[in-house]
Amino acid sequence: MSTRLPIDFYQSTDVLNISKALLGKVLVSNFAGQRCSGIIVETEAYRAPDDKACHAHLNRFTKRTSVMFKPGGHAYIYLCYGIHHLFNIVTAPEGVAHVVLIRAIEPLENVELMLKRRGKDQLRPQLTAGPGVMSKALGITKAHTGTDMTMPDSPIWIEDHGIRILPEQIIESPRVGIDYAEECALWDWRFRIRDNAYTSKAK
DNA sequence: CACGGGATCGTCT
DNA sequence: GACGATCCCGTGT
Repeated sequence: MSTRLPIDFYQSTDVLNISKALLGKVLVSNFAGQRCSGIIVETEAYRAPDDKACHAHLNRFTKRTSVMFKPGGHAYIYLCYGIHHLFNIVTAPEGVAHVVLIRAIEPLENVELMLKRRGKDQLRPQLTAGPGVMSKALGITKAHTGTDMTMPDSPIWIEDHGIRILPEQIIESPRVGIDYAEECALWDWRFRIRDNAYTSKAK
């Protein structure tokens, strides 16, 4: 049994709680009838307006960040370092720019397709452990930013397969690669499933 | 295994 | 014109 997450799931203004609730959920992409998926094992929270690491810090509104202000359930995807497409889930009601970066999945369905997209021939954690490579494995690019994942025909969405992650299974630590965010860089807003081989190795 | 650095380009100043 | 919410490969141990 699997169920696409309802729109209500995404409307909470507690983005830390949603970040933890997304662990164990299943991220699915289906482009041109090619479905593949993985279990979310690592997330990070970004929260406007107070979080200096958030692109919408102080509610900065630009063409790029405008997607972050959409209602919860949209996809925010942007290009990082000119190479990597990073996939985020917009949360909270319209006008509140809270997002969850999905940093890693444990491959579930159609591993063959993900291997092909990554140019690999063996299933190893580095296939999907890390936000850039995860998007590449799923075929997600910044062209998909703004996708409403609560629409029945969207090419990207999230399902509940009944996997339950207990609080004691969640490791909370500082976020990765945001040294410029000063005191916000110390916040434990990165969430990982303990002992899962498919979380990213970033320090 | 740790590290150092290059790739590569959209976004905002 | 500067700089990333990263990744991979090469080098040395």
